[in-house]
Amino acid sequence: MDKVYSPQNVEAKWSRFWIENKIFSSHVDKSKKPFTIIIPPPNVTGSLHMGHALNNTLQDVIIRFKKMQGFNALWVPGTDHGGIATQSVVEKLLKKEGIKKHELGREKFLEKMWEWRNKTGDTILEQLKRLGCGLDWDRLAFTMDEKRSEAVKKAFIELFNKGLIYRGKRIVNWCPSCATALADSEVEYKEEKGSLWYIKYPFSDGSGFLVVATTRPETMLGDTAIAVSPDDERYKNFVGKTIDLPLTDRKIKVIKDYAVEKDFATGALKVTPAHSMADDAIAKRNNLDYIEVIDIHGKMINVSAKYEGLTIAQARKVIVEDLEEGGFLEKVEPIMHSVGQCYRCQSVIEPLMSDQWFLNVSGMSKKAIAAAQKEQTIFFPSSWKHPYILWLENIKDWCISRQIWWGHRIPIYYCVDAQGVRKDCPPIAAMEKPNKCPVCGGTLFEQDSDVLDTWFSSALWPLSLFDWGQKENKENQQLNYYYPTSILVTGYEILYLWVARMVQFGLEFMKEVPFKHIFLNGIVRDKHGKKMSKSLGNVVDPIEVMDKFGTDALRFALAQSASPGRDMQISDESFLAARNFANKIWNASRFIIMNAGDELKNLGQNIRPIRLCDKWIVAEFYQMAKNVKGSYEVYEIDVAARQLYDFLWTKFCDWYIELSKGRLASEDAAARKNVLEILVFILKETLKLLSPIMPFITSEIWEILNSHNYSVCISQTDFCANKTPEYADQVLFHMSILQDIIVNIRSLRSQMNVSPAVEVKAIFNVFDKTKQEVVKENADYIKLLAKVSDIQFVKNADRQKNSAMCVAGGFEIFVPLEGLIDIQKEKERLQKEIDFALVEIERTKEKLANKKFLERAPKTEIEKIQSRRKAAQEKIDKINANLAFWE
RNA sequence: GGGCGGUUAGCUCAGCUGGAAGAGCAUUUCCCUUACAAGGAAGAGGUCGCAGGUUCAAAUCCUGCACCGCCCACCA
Repeated sequence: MDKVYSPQNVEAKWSRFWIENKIFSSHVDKSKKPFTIIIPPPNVTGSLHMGHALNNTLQDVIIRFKKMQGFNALWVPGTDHGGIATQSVVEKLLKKEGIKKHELGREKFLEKMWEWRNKTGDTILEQLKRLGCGLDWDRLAFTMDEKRSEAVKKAFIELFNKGLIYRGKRIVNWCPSCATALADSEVEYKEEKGSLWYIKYPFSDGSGFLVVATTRPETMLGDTAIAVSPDDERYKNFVGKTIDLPLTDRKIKVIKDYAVEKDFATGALKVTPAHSMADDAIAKRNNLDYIEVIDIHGKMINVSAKYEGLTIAQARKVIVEDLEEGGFLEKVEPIMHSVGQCYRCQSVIEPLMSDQWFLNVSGMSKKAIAAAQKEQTIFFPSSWKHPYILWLENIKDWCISRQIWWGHRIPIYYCVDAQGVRKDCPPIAAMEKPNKCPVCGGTLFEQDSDVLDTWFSSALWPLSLFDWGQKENKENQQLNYYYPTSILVTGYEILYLWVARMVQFGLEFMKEVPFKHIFLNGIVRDKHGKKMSKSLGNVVDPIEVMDKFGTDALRFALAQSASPGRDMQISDESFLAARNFANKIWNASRFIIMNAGDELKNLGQNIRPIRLCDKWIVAEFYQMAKNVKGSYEVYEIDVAARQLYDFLWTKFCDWYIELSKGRLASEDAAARKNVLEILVFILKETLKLLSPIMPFITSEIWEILNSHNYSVCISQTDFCANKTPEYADQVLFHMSILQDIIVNIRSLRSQMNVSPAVEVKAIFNVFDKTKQEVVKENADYIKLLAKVSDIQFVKNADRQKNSAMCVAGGFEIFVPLEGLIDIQKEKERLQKEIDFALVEIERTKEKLANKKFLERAPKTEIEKIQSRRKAAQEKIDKINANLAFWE
């Protein structure tokens, strides 16, 4: 084995091993309980970023843990076609070649899309393999493959036939750059600098004017009312009056509506129902007209010739000039306001009227709320339940159509005449182009040109992955066995966009939630707490981290800081620490393997803990195993990671391996074998517990330990979780005495500048027989770890001028240091010890003097304080006696 | 405006079903002791954001406040 662990040499081998041997494939097996996870499908345009690395590491840890527990574990891989995002990537590429989408035409363009997706769409899958993900690759799915597409069509048709999908002209969020509608949740709001124009709107009767403030003066041409707050005294008398809308020949009325904030600007709001979500709501409440003045190309329409056809920016300029000229402009103020942007391309969103397909979600959301309230879906952490329900309560109908080409084309067919003109027959929802119109008998049809929102197919993911729609649900074995899945692991940023919709569709089509648990992981931030983004240039590439530190280090670092639902800051230091941990494990294993030699493969089966430290490490191990397993069970992977780190490094390496060296070097073959058994046993069992987080290094070591080609993650185990031995408490206590002695002697040596090479003598002044027995039996530990050559037990030790002393483990310990001791320094050191003890005395004294404490605190607590007090006092007395001796 | 988090050692964070302040990194001293210098040993470093309250006892529970952050919402 190499002195340093080199991940490069082992990682490729193991990910190949897992895939080639189909270690993580799963089949319907009714004799075993399934544990199922569906991957949040990454976009085909994507390459692995830290968020993916975190999210998939967590899923992998869970799936590996469950598999080892004996579940029929299945983690299904797949990718998402990614609608607008993907189309715009390819569009840009074609543009570089001088090819324009519209010149190509729909079919040719889609050919190019598929070409590109087949060529580069699997990059991220290869990266997931490198991350070690235990996915069942035979089930690899794509949201636009045949099965998934059929499921989408089938779902659409079912919803359409139930009357839940309808077409309507509504105000939608329009992205002028992508030239498509967006759902509300696809709009991101950003604070931006803008201007607030104050415009005078004159009353028709010439009795003056009302001033309104707007950030979008060009929309005034579409105003159909002025709204004021119902409890605004200033405007009370104006409600109902008529206004001459400037720059037009239209008249509008002053109305009242509660949405108006009377303290903002002038407290009077111009209402443009066709171009503002807020105004749309007001218009609905007040039956206002909708006048569209901006079309989907961002050009002015339905306006006087002067403005017709201008772009929004041009119109704004001209209109502001005209208002100024007409004396309608009162003033302009700078303002910070939030502006809606396209979540994909960051263009400013234009709310406007457009014909779209909508899904009525009121029924579905009610069912989803009920499911969450009945805890059919449980959130990890639970704090997300409330916002989730709140969101569902306020949900509006979902605009599911998009005016792009890449995606699932809406399976709606219109009956047309020979010239291709649509007839009045109602549209037909069907899997394929119908043969005959049931109304007019016509045979010519035209399919709706829109495609579905990407999230529509994503919402079906838990169903479509198990071939929903291919046959009757009752006959679908895959679906019946694996659905509902066990846990969904995803980032909280797509809780509404994706998770809530999967729940709604699951309840709608299966009458059952799609997953029992929802684990929401946080966002990975850089070391300054900033979100990683390309524009900030603070992106840490997980591939680079794997190259530099190893995949296990990446996984461990992420797992360790992945507190459920909480963001995390991560940097090279975390990866470095994790890499060092991997190396520590490697070297501890190397030490054990080297010492075991040829016997290795027979070791670790029958442990017989004889010595105190054996029993101690066994007790510590079982305790840790129980805790780690418990943490995995509730998805507290960060806690599990820290427990393993602490046990392996601090307990196993720093204490047990160090203590084992005595017996390993001895001539006593039986003692040697005995300690090796325990070393190998603990190592192997700890590797099992660690393998879900660090599968590569644990597999590699496991292979050497077992001298055959089996991966640790195959081994089924109960993780030794219920084996805490009876002797645990006593052993822990006795060991703590020895540790206290060793640490104190070491400290004394270090502070007296005694060279590590020099062995010293230790004289124990005995006060307690039992403790003396413990030390006697384990004197070799002290000799080994504190570099002590000789131990003596005495009563009322003769104090010596040349001895340093300490009080530890209930003893007064003298260390003769002739020629090495600096009495002055030793006095200072002892004085410091006294000072510490004095603080302790103060604290305990206060408590014990408190009558109420003595009355009300539990007995054990009082005893604890009393014994602490006693120990502190003894320490002081002993040290003082020694100091007095020196005087 | 509503909701949710955070504030603990120089940095990143644990601890929060209440009973002596923890880890990693950084830092100081000593050590290349044949598992590991990507290491070991010892040390220094914190009135746990502020103010109240509950309690014998509060980093931990409650109430305010301050600052930071996130999500949702129809402030033009």
